[in-house]
Amino acid sequence: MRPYRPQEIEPKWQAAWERDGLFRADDSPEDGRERFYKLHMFPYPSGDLHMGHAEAFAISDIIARYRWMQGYNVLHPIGWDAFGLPAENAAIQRGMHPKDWTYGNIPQQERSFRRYGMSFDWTRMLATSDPEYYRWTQWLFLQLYRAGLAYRKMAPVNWCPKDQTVLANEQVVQGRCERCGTIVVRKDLTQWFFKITDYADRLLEDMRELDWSDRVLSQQRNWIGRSEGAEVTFEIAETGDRIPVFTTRPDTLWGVTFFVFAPEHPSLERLAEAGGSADAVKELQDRLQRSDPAERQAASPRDGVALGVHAVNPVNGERVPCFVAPYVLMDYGTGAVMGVPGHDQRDFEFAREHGLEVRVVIQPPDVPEVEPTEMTEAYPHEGVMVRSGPFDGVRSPESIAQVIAWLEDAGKGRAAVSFRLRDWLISRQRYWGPPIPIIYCPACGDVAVPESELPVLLPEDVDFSPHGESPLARHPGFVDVACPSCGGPAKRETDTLDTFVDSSWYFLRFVSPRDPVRAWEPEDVERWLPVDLYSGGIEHAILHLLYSRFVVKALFDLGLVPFREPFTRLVNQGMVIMDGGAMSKSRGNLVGFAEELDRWGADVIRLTMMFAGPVEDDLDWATVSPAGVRKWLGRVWRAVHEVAALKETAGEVDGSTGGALRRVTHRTIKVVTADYDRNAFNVAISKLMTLTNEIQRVLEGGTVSVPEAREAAEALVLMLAPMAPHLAEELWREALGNAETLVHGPWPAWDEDLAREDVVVMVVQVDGKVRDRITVPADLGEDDARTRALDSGRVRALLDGREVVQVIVRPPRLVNVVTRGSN
RNA sequence: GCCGGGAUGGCGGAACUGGCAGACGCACCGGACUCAAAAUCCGGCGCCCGCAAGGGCGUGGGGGUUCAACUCCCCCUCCCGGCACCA
Repeated sequence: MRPYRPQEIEPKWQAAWERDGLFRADDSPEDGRERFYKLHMFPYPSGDLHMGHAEAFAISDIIARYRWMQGYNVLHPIGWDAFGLPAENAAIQRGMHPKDWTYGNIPQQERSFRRYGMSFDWTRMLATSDPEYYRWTQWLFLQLYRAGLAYRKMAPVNWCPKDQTVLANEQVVQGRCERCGTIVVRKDLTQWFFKITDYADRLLEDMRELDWSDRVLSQQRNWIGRSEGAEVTFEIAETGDRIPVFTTRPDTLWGVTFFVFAPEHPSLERLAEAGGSADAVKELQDRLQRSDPAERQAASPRDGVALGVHAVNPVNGERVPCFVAPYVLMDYGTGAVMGVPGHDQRDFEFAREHGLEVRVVIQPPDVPEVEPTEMTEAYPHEGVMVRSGPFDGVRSPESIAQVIAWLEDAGKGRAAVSFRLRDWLISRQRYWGPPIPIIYCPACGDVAVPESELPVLLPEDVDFSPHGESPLARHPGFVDVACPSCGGPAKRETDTLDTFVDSSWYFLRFVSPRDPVRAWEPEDVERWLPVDLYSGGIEHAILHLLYSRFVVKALFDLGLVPFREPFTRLVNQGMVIMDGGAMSKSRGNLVGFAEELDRWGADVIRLTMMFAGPVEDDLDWATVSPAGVRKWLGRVWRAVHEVAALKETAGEVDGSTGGALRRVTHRTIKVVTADYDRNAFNVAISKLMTLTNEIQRVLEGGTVSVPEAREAAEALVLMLAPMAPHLAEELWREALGNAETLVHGPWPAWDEDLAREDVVVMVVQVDGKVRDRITVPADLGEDDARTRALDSGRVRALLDGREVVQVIVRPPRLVNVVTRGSN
């Protein structure tokens, strides 16, 4: 028997599959197979694959291959998230042009994927930096622009001083740039936005139909941050300004003792003027201007300045003093809040700091009346409304709805919903991205580039080193253009689009990647989408996944796609770590994918990754054992060859195993199929190991039923195929002698009767403790079960001197004899 | 603080819908083969008592429901992830 040598068989089958085009998705409408769209988040072409890719893409490939074997017409495409800062920065570091860097890396990474046995439809490969792709990214922008979903405004935005560009809120993590970790600063700039906030409610609502993990769903829910409450308008007594506030606790309106504005509030200047506090307010604003958001919060938490004007509480006509304080944020709610120190901790602290009255209007249940001067903290919970005019005695939470109804009747306020989600900032002051297809004409204003003139090509001869303004602005040949509308001299927009715009629609382009006249074929989109199973890293829980959901909803509203959600089912693989922490050059624990691949081969790496644990858990490479997997595959190799050899010598067909192996085989097919369906590959592998053990045991037993052994070996090979495709194909074709590839199946079927066990071990308990085990037929009746359990010698001994109260019989697995002791 | 998830042998992890806890593997221990080692094969392996047969305990902690709880309910601890002066 030949030894198992992955290095020999893997390239052989990779070449054969490629030659026969086995992984090409079939677009033809006549193809009667059910379709399956398996997509993995496309990678950034960094030059090579690492161990994280090895796990993630193993998952994707296993699922795709499993569906092929089940007879599906599978779309499993690959492309490159090629535009964006990482590529641009990497290129600058190496003194290269981003284009050369990117397109130099792609073939190398492609080779690694092929060596790993990936079943991609390579004919559909695309890169977001291809003009044939970003033409349609620009087209998408224009669709949203026309629909009023892309707009430009001056706003305080996040600026990364290192990357020299603005960032979306989603790209700022704890005040730092998500990419480079630099602390971001606030700047007032005119920028392009997508109006994702219009979709906040639907993004929340439609999550119900998604088969995604709670983890991702809760992250999106938190990010959108919906809260219900009321908007109530206060009038400024001295000036007549009407200032709305948002509150989730309208039931505390009678407890308002002051009113606070955010330092950036637009009405502030005028009010300060009226109140004679202009200098003090200006000083506060200047001080804040010089500090970053983190300092601002830490410095003096209950900082604030009185404005000298008063707000009138609409519910009782009381005049309360107005303040400006940094704890009120301009970008949430209305930028002003009512101060209810009795029932909001921040307001409480502010009131104590500034000597303001604390009023209790919600009485906690089951405690004596609260004395405001003795309070050490606010009471933010539910209770009974007191000192609240018409509402005295009303309990929360019902009180909130009642107060809102009352406010609406009286014209003093209305029910309102507030979101944390902000619009998506999509313009970037960097080079390596799709130019935004807008032209500024002094006569006509903002003009969309006509679709017939797309793509707006990204010029290559650009000084793209980051200067804080768009590199394209320094390229006169790019900037100066004739207005498409009036023909007069005009200027192009010089910002480029955020990388996340590129990736928010690529799953659509994969269905018609070469279509020269439209972004996608409607019929193909209808046939393939939405994506049946999407896989990728949890780091995109909000960013890419939220953006893609928004884009699809917008396209749905425009009648451009017939579905509302892009990704029906989502699986997020865990990270690959080393010795309990991240792999990194600085920790000196970097495991090279290429080296591991050379050493073990693709099949062993794939299986090792999958056997380590559930796909969504982190995987510590230091604790796994490719050697263990390699050993098992060696046993599979030998066992299958030995079974195949039986056929040649033949003659020893008998029923010596009594069909036991058949039963094991069919039971294994049944459970392993279920394991594949729920992506429980670690469990599937353990069952296949057990099947291998059973086959070996039968072989060592001397007498073997050849058809039985062969059926077991074939099933084993087929079920192993998605995970270890090269080994499986080699055994299928060369050892078992099949003429056709197993890539397109068939996935083994099981016989339900055989999958059912015929004899089982029945547990006999006395008072819930296992006292005996009896082998019984699986179709054992209730009476038989009871009789045999009570006949058991061990049980009878234990029952001596005890009264049997009850016998629970659950044939054929368990009998529990319940007793009452008399001894 | 709020939201979501979790805690099972030395380790990774199994366990359907409440019915034998610890499948499968790693590590470890013992044995076979070998001059020796590697490879391979066989056996053992939750904890405690016991020569053994056997018994007791055991799924983060405490309570509860049930004939029966890793699984369901209540309370608590700790860990992971998200949000967080969000009004």
